[in-house]
Amino acid sequence: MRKSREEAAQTRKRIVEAAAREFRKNGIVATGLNDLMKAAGLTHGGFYKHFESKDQLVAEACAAAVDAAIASWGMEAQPTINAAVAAYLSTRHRDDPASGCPLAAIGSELSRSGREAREAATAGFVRLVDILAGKAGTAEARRRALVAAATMIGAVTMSRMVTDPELSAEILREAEKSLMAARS
Amino acid sequence: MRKSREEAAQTRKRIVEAAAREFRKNGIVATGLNDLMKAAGLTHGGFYKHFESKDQLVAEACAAAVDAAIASWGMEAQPTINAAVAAYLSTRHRDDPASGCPLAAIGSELSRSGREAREAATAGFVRLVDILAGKAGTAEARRRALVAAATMIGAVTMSRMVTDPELSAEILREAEKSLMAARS
DNA sequence: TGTACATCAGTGAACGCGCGTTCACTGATGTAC
DNA sequence: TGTACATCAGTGAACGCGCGTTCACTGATGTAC
Repeated sequence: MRKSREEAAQTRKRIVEAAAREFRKNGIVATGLNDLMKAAGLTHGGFYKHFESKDQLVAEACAAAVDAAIASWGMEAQPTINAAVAAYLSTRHRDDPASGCPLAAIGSELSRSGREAREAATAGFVRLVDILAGKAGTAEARRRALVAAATMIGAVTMSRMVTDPELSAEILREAEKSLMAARS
Repeated sequence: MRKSREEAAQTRKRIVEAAAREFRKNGIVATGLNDLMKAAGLTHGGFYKHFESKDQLVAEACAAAVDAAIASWGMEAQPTINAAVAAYLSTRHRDDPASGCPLAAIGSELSRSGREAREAATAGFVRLVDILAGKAGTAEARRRALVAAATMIGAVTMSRMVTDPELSAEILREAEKSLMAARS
């Protein structure tokens, strides 16, 4: 049942995209290849026709997740940086980790991942910082964007972790207020 | 080979402390009970004489990790809040996740953990915020502390994740500078 | 205080299960002439 | 353009392994009299 090259390329893409979603939703270690391939509409045996190992997929899925997340809540398409910050710190983003920022969704797991995955994650972090630094991108703007990125990632991670809904909302709200104030 | 109550209580404590370290070091899902019990100097079979499930241990270990971390780099013993912030954002903390803040080490995994673990983590987060808000603890101070905590947790998580050592150091440095400035 | 018995902390083998990975096989696709 | 053969994407069974959990057993500790 050989598939055409085009179909095979699409299948590969489908696996990476399914992985990007599943990893963000359930965590990297907790996601099995079997579930993953099922989510991509395939049986598990074919996995190694596309990837050398799970580690390789993690790296590619991480890169794809960054792209998908930036596209999904339109970080780059936002009219202003403030709008991008507000989108990141929204309850909508908090409640949908599967299509959100992988740095917030699987940040602590990524720090224990392989070299390639961490490099993809690093590139994603830098992209987020660049967006927050704005077009001008002075050294000072970049330094402030670095801190803003850390605040946003920490805030979303914590807003997902805490059991108190009010506290969760307050974390996002105060982080947003603080970053808006810092920019004006 | 029954042990005395006192010995049994010490064993239990030893398991929780080993778990707190191992979870922060390797992640929750990636840490097996077998390795865990070995780290506590026991065989795996005895685990269920002390705990009902791995989930229960995760919750207790999380609480213990918060206590241990606050004690370890002396957050509460620091002469000033600025000193506590500097300790948290130090490369020493970054390079020793096993005895550091669990929110930074396993934050994204905790958001997928059971109710009890998340409650312990929430309590730990609130304690960190309280420390950062200072003794006075006005509503405004607490709100600023909330954002500071998010920044610190995000910064340490990212500083561990990125592959570029310079960027890693810069994240910590800029976060510290930013928080110091905000407090003066 | 001494004796008899119940308790239970810790051991190590075993349970079923899902993990990441490998492999023989199928049959449509791609290639060579 | 048609035919013959090599390629290889995807299937499904199987590999060894470690997971969380259970259990029969041991023997020192705790309790009752």
